Amino acid sequence: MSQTIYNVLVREKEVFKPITDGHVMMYVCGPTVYDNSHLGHAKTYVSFDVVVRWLRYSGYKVRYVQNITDVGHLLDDGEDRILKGARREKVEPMEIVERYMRSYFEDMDAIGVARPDISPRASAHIPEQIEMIQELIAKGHAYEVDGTVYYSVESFKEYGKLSGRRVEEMEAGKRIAVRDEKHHPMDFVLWIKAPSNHVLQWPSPWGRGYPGWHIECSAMSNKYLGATFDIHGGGVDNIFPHNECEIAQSEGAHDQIFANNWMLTGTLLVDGVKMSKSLGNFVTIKDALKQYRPEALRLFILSGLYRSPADYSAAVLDAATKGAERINTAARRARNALKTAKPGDASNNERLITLLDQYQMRFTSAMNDDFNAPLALSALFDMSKDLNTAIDEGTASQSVLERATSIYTELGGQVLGVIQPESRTAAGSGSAERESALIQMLIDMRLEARKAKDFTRADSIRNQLSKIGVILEDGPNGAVYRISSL
RNA sequence: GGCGACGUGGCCAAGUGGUAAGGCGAGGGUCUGCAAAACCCUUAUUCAUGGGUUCGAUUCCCAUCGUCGCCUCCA
Repeated sequence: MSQTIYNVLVREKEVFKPITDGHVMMYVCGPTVYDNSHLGHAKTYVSFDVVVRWLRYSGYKVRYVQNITDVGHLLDDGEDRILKGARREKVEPMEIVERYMRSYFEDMDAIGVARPDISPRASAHIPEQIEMIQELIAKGHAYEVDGTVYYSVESFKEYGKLSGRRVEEMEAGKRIAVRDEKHHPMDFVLWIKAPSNHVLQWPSPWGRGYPGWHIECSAMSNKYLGATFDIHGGGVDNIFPHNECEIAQSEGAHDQIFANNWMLTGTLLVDGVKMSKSLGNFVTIKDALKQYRPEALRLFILSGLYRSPADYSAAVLDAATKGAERINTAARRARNALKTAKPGDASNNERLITLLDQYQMRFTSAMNDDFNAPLALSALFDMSKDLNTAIDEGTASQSVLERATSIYTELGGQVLGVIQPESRTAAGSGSAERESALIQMLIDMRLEARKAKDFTRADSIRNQLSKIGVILEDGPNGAVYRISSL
């Protein structure tokens, strides 16, 4: 079975063929670290996290590069985002960078996003950027005017191929006055001459200055992935101008295809409009985690296609919370049942194993088809239904439960990250073992009370445990417990 | 105005040229001392609207209406 990917460059699904068999070289545009990350970032990075995890699960060796933008990203008024943050918090610009870069990784760790293999910072790659700008000048793609270097969009005939725009159709300068030193209104900046009081500046062949926003991605992807690599990802909202400019820079400098596949994620909306810093309608990941568990956030993100937009609302997050509970409950039941499972009846085993095979295949073909996570999830939900029935009926044998548990762990946990690992709920350390033993003691006490028909006492134990987050569930083989969501 | 994407049940959301996955919610039931969890049944003759192609379209084409993103910083 082969992997397909929707390639924005051609606007259709293509069979994925990496440049080097078995290896995937992948670059995703990372955040500008000047403030806390919000759920819009979560949507994009969870989506690519699952792409990487699935490719690795499929046997590919993936090199995943995601930049950290810590310089050069200008606001409308020409001020650097980092500098603005520094002024706001009255600290050094690089303190802002450190603070929010750590915050970003904290958030990504918290929602189970695996770290990129390389997280290159723009400020640490100034020489590479200067070198690339020099190449562009040498090839006639860029020109300098008084210490500032511009890319000449007319020199690159394919400018606009990703976003479907034509230079001549665009009305540049409609909103922002065009600087008349540009040869063409659409020309964009590669290197910016720094005013003497500008805090972030470096020496260059054109005097002191700092790099434009787009050039970092071209320079750093080239350094770590090569002139041509397999997958370039990001949010669609950056398709123009950012991604388009990256292509112009890289292909202009190297005369070869930049990225073979472009994967762009759909925008996260709130009440129908984009969640963004500037609109102020954002929910930070830290705030979201106060209300929802990581598995619920991931399930919300993965219940739609990565390239579709999604609308954030409490109703949708609540639904995702319930869904995450359902699937985690089923996985936990399977694990618990496995502890006391018997070999079981052969013909029934065969039937159930065949079913599990089919669910695994459904999951696999869904993910192979452009990473269709919502469809893949449906296989896990359907599997849970069959498995729950088998467990209720007592027909789930040891081999069936082993197989089911490994599917939950690998596909639900390792690939999608919506099923939490056992260690979070079970004993793993000395104190956890002690806690577990104590809870078991209370469960035994309650069982005795129930046997004696002392339901007041039995319910009291259950209620008190519930208050400290331990939920009891009675079953035919006695009670099991779980730690509640919040 | 230009470019791109999209309009599927109460909400979210897959999907296919031959009559609609899944999640949440709602109603009924089974189980249970009561809960919880779980399971069963019910909940879109219908996929924005109007045309066209076709034996047949929600799925292909055209038009209309509507929504969103980008064109200016944003994942």
